[in-house]
Amino acid sequence: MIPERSLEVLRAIVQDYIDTREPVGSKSLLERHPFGVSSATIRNDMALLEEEELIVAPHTSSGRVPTDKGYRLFVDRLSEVKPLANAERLAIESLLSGTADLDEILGRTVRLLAQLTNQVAMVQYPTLGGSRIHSIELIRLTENRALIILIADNGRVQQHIVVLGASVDDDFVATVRAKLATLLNGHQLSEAEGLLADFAESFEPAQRARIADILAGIAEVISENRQDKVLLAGTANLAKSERDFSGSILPVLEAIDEQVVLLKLLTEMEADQNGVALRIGRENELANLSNASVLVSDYENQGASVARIGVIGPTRMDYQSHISAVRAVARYLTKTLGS
Amino acid sequence: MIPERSLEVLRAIVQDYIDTREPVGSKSLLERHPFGVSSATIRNDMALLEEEELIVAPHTSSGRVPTDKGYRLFVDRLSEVKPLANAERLAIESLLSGTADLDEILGRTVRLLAQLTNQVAMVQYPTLGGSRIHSIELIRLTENRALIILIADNGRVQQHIVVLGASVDDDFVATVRAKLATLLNGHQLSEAEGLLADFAESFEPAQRARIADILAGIAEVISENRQDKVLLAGTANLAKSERDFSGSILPVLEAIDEQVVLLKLLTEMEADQNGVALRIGRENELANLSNASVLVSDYENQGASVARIGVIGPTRMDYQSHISAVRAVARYLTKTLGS
DNA sequence: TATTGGCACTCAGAATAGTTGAGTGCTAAC
DNA sequence: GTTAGCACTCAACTATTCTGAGTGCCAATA
Repeated sequence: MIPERSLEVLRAIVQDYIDTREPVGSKSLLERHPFGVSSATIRNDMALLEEEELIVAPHTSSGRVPTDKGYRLFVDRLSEVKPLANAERLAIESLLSGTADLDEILGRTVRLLAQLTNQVAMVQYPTLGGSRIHSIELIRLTENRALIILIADNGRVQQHIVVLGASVDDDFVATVRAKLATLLNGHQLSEAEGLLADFAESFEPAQRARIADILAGIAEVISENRQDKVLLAGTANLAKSERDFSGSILPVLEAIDEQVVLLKLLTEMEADQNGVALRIGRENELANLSNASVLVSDYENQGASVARIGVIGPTRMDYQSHISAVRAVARYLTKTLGS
Repeated sequence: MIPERSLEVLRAIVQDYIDTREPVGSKSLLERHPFGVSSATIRNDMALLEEEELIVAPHTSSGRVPTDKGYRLFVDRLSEVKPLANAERLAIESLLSGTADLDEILGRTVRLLAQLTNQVAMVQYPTLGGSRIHSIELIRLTENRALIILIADNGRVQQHIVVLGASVDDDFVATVRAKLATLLNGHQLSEAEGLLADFAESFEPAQRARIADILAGIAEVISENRQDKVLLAGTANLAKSERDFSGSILPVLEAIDEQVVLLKLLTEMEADQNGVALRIGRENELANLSNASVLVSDYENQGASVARIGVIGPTRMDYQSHISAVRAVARYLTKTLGS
């Protein structure tokens, strides 16, 4: 077990390092934090912390820097979440109020978060949530391709192209469309699956293959209704903290260049009971992000589906404020979308 | 008038500098380009070019580097557009073939262009083009807000929220929706304006204010149908050519962080007869881009509307190949969208 | 047993100086 | 108009020294 004071020393090291970007030495640590012991004692504590791989010295005879493990311990056990400044709270409220469509809300939100944290911010598009089906459009594009458009009553639109095994004509499409309308319009999204259970059987056997294709498409639009879009903001902040990424932001830029990568990142991280998830440095599976920390939070869309919002920055980031910023923005976003 | 050989020297300087990233000296220039004169003569030519502000010496006693003006002259008068390598042509064809929806086509295209040029690539979403109206949905969101959804027969969807001066009920919305359907469905987008000319008059005077609001919204969706989205790819390429941006890519990252800025950039540049536009360094109005060159080309969506695609990179970029790459990709994109 | 003062040691980074070589401009001759 | 020749410049590299914030360790202390 690590003694209490050593942990205090770790906390102080993390805080000072985040503040100053300089490796923290025993003596200068005492100047900022009056521990009431001598620098030699602090040095002993530091030796212990180094033993535990919580801090590390970049070179012999330099101060110490927290390791990923050190940051992890700090976040989990040593830091209080710093409440937002009132000004920040106000900024959030004013920026997210006012009616606007989804694109605009998300765009504003992610820029806000980037500005609040001075990091790269990202937000995943939400699923349709607990809304009702306003209508489903079915459009024949070519002989064997059709477009399904799902319009929810809150104005969200989801589209999907289905490729059909066999060719169809306009009449067929119109029939299906009409049947779908009477069956689904006005119902909850969540009810759709049940309502469609024996849809195919109302058609002649010869048609059922085509119907199956279309149903598969609809199922995708409705139930999965994939959240495959990510919005980014604040990329320029990366360049500002270039020194924190051991000199090169290239790998990080490469990672965020790929929507697919970001999406995987957002969805795979495991959230704690607050809906917040954090990966520090090497904890990231992606080698490109081994110098970065990723911090995300769940947010809700009309009490139903869950999507995510978060930031990417150097491992040397201000976890205390960022965690509360991300949580606050997620909360306000949930609220905004709920209405 | 600048003598012929001096221009040849300028061309050689630009080419060498793009190749080597090193300031070009009179002697090493001769090693790569057999001018058949002595280095002293080249030096005289260089002095002339410097006089004309086409090249500049970073320090006394170093080689010369082209100025923005030098690049401009090179592009306008000294360079042939380099035809694409066959491999590149093939890459384009294979990547853009295969049916897919708009998001996917544009996503692939912009990534392709980024890869082809090793620069940051951007593409502006196209307008709906010369397609027909499949249907128009009108959805009442709250008392005084309604959503207009325009579905084109090629599967493109455009939505817009209108805020109404007065409150409306479901019946009213349904009536308007039905009238719109009989009036517009199946018609060309371009015909819509005419068809709607006396739409308001078919309603009672008391309703006309609301109708006017809705019509304004529809007009926006149909005619303007704003191209306010830009897709980016290859941001990481910026970090790779960091040295070319006099050390900092920050201003460029800041510029491309802002959709609005990019959009302005894309739309404001004036294209030549090939539909290509180029701004070199300081020619950019945006101070952030004074070390960058922006190269864009028009592309068409079903023979009608025009949007743009292009790249951003250091002024020291390979104009000859990039111009042909951007043009080729724009052409293929036009072709892909036309089908 | 935990803490401390003392001390020798380390080493990155700044400061200084010297060397090199690719480049220049200029001039007088061809 | 071109060229050979020459003195000059200066960024970038190398080598060397210096400095100070930092360390680890030990014997003495409470």
